Amino acid sequence: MNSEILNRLASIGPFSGVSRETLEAVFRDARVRRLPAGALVAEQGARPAFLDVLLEGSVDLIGKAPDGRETVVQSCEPMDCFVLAAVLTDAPSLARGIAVAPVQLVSIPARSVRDGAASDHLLALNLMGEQARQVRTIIRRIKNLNLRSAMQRLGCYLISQYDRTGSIAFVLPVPKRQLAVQLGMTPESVSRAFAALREYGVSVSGRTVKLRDPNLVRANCAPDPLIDRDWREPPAPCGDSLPG
Amino acid sequence: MNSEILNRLASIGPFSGVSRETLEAVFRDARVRRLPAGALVAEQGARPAFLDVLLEGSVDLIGKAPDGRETVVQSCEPMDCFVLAAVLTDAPSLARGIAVAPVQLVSIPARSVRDGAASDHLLALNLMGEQARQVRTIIRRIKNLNLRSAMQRLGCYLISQYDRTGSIAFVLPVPKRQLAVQLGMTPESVSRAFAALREYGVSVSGRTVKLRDPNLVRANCAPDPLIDRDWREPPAPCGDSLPG
DNA sequence: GGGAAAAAATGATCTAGATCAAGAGTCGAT
DNA sequence: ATCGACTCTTGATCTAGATCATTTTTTCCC
Repeated sequence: MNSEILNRLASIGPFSGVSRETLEAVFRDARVRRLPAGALVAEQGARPAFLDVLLEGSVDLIGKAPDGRETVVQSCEPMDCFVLAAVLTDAPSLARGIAVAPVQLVSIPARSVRDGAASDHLLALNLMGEQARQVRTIIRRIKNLNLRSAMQRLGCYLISQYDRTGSIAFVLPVPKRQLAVQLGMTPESVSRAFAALREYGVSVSGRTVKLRDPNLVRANCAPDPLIDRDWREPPAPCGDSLPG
Repeated sequence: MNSEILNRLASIGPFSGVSRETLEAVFRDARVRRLPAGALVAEQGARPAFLDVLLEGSVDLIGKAPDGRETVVQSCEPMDCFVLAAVLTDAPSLARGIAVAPVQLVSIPARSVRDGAASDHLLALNLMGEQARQVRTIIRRIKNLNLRSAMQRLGCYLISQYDRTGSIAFVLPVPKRQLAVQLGMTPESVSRAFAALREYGVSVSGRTVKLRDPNLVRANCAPDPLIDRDWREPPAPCGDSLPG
C-alpha cells in the first residue's frame, strides 16, 4: 500500500491524530481493492472479515429480507467506512454492499481494527465518535424520509447543492437514477418531483439544474439543519476528499 | 445517589468492567430524576446537558420537522441510554424524548461522560461498542419498517415474545397503543393486523395473546435474525481486553 | 355495581408513492 | 452520422396504510 493512500487514510476521522505506530499495526495487512460497478463489496449475514474504507466511487448498502424484498439502508461516498458497526461488534452484517460505480477501496482486516481499538485509546475514541456520527446520519435519513414528501426531499437536496456550490446553476454530482436511491424513492418519482418543483422556479436540462429563486424553493421545502447535512458544522471528523 | 442504583448502572454495557475510580468521577454529579408520563425528557435542537440512562418506564424519541410533522425515531426501554450520540459529539439533539409512562432515570452531565471517555480507555471502548450496537438497532428498525407489511411486523413481534417467554400464551408487555409506536404504525393498523393474524391462529383477548400454531405465524411473517432482535446474542460489551 | 373515560375494533374513505407501460431524449461506439 | 442501449419523462393504474368517523369493549374510580 503506497504512502499517498496511507496519508489519505490517516487524515480521515477514525484515524486522525493516531500514532504512527498504531497506524502501521492497523494497516499492516490492509489491501487496496478495485471493483467494477455492480460488484458485491460486502455480504449480508456474514461477519465481515474486513473494514472497508471507500476511496473512490460509491456503494449502496442494501438490506434484504428472506422473501427477496430489498431496501437501501444507506449510500456511501468516498472516505466513508462501511460495515464498521459489524466489524466493531464482530457480528453479522445486516446489509450487503453493492458498488454502484467502479470503486477503489482499502480493506483492513477486522481483527486489526478491533485490536487497534483495544490497544490504542485515541483510536477507540475516534471510532466512538465515528459511530456516534453514523447514528446521527442514519437518524437524519429517517427523518428526511418520514417527515417530508418526495418533492420536499428533492427540493432540500437541491438547496444543499446550492449552498455547497454557492451557485444557482449547478450540475448534479450523480445520475438521477442514483439520486432516487439516495432520496429513498423511485426514478419515476424523482422525475415527478422535478416536475412539481418547476412551479417554484426549478429548471432542469440534462444533468444541469438551475434555481431561479432559491428562497421560493426553501419556502416550500422547509430545509432544516436537524435533517439536512450542515456543511458548516462538520468539526474535525471526516477529512475532505481533495481531488488527487 | 444510592449504591444500589450505582451497581445497576455499573452492570450495563457502557460501564461494565470500568474502574471504580472512573465510575466515581463520571457519576459524581449525576442525579436521579423521576418524571410523570408525558413529560419532556430531552429537547430537540439543543446540545444535551445530560446523558440519560433509563431505569424505569419508557421513552419515545420523536423527530419533529419545522412544519410540525413528527415521527418516532426509536423507543427506549429500561437500561437504554438515550441522546448518547449527541452527548458524545456535543451536537444538537436530533429528536426529543417524551416519557410515555412514568420514568425514573439517571442524568449524567454530558461533560462527565466525555471526560470519562477521554481519560479511561475501557470506557471509551465500551461506548464505542454501545454506539455500534445502536447503529445496528436502528438499521434493524429500518429493515423492519421497509421490508415487511404491518401484519408481518406484528407477527414477528409476537413470535419474538413467544421465543422470549417460551409460552404460546403471554401478556403483551405494553398497551397496544404503544405497540403501534414501536412497530411504526397507527393503532388502527395494529387492530387490523391482529385481525389478519386470526387466520393464522392468533387470538387476542384484552392484553393476552395466544398463538395456536407459532409455526403457521412464522411461515407467514418470515422472522429473520438479521431484522428481529436475537435474544441469545450477547448484549455484552466488547471490552474484554484492557491494557492500562 | 354503575357509569364516565380511555382504549380498541370496525368501517368508509383518501392519498402518496409504487408499479406497470409506453414514448422521448441522450449518449457512446463503431 | 446510424444504431442500439440507456436514462429519463410522462401517463394510467394500484395499493398499503393513514385518516376520519362510529361503535364496542375495557378500565377503573367512586
